[in-house]
Amino acid sequence: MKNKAVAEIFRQIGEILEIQGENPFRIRAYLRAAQSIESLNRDIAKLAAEEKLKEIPGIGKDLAEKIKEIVNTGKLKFYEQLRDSVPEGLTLLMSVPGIGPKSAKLLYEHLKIRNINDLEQQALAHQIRILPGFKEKTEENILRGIALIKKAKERMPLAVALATAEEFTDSLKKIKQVEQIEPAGSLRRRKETVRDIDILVSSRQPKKIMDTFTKLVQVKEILAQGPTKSSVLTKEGIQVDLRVVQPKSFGAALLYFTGCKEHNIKLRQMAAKKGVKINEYGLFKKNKWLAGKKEQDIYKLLKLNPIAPELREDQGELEAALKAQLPELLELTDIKGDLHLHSQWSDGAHSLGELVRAAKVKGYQYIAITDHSQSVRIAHGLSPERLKRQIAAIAKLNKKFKGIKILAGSEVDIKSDGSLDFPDRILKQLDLVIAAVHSGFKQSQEQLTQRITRAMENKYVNIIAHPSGRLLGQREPYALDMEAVLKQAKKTGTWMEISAFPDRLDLIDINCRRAKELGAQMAISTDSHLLSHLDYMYLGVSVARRGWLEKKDVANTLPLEKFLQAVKKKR
DNA sequence: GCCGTTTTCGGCCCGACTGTTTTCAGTCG
Repeated sequence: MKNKAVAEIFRQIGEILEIQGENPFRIRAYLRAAQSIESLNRDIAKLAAEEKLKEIPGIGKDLAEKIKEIVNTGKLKFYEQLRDSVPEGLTLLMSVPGIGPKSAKLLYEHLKIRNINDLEQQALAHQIRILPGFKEKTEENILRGIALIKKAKERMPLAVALATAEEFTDSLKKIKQVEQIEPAGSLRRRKETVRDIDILVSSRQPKKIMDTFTKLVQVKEILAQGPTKSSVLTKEGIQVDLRVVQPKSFGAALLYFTGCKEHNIKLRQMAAKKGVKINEYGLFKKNKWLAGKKEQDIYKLLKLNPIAPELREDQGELEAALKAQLPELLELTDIKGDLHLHSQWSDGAHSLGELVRAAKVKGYQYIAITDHSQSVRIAHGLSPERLKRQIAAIAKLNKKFKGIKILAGSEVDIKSDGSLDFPDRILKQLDLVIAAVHSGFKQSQEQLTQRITRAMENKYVNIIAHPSGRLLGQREPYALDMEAVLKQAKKTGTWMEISAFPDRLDLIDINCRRAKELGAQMAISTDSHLLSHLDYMYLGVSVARRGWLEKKDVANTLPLEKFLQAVKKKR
């Protein structure tokens, strides 16, 4: 929780310093620190208390002191003074595409423009073209920029981005001049939310590609169109950028457009130390092209093991690649079963038989039926009597279906005091128990942490489902001492669920990585309520990969017999 | 402001595009 707050303050400081025309490297230090803290998998307050802040990349003596001040007092004097020195909202001007720190400053100093409304009015009144270096075209661009932020979506969930990207790549693949095509950017890194969609194409005839792209039916508006780069807005308000390079540069360009930015910067620094240069066209010694067709070729020349896109966040992956210590990341095909499924018995849409057949098509060795427990009334939770009947029904199905084991399970509600919705004598009859919080989200961090860690002590509880409770773009995670929960997971042998459901993706990536460090295990499940939801498993795998997880870190990669043993181990 | 198998001071990724300019600054990724 605190991490986000600290990162936000540093980001604000960076932006204000930009407007003030400070040393660009000092600005970058703040912005880099912000990013570093945001993707940290430890609680910043704890690190501060342990005097370990300087271990965070990008944090030195000065910033460590500032973090301590924020953690201890809830505010930062330096920031407050800085904030008072510029009008409120001025940094917001920079959110308009085309307006950077220099323009923002100029607009304020000459025209007293201090927010986007002012900006729009002055542009409409043709007052901006009076400024030095500004003319009609700039005015038009400002108005377009404002219209764009009004229209364009904020970040969208990964699943939406992937579907949109696929629509575009499917259309573009039909052009015969397209040699290779690949979505890049944060989408390729499988970040949980994505701002815009970057697509890279290699072709010897870029113009042909651009013409087709900007005329696709999905396109509502063309934002920019050049010979090798174009941007459009879809009907849904999603920005899609297309870039075309020569086949010789496809790998170098893919590396560059995939990012993240800090990963690229560090990579280029490493290259510079070896006396070579990397840009989006390739790796060069003097002016001689040495590599660029494939990403791996470039990593190889820098003596780095190839790095999966999901790891490229400048979180130690380059250092690990140098030492050949990268994880062997989990693959979708490693998953042997789905452990969180709802049927018609509670709030799912399909019968048990339909679920089993669909799971068989997926090639799973086992699935768990985990309908809600009695307290979750809104989801038609099962009473002990109904659960008993369901267990019998599942036993019958196991006789009927060969080649797949159906586990009788339950998603048992963790009540507000940490007790479970079913007594042990009932849980005992189940093959697999998932426990989850479904109410009382407003409890204090202490209460919630205690509630969940207490549930984990129950020997029948195998998995904690969607541990943070967040819903992307809809509900913040509840207050939880995740470090304590993950330690409890290790101690009790309880698995942490990575919910592959698109709105959840919870446990989140950075906590997966921390869980692994602490020796805890995960389980990836879809929380399906419809048959089509079974397909979401790949999203959970993406989260796991971003969390550096390997096959051995995920319980449902085990083949049936070993998995059943693992389930019983806690009892 | 950070950081160090060249450095505790002097570096800090690299290029495209745009609009405004006659050679470049600002912005973006």
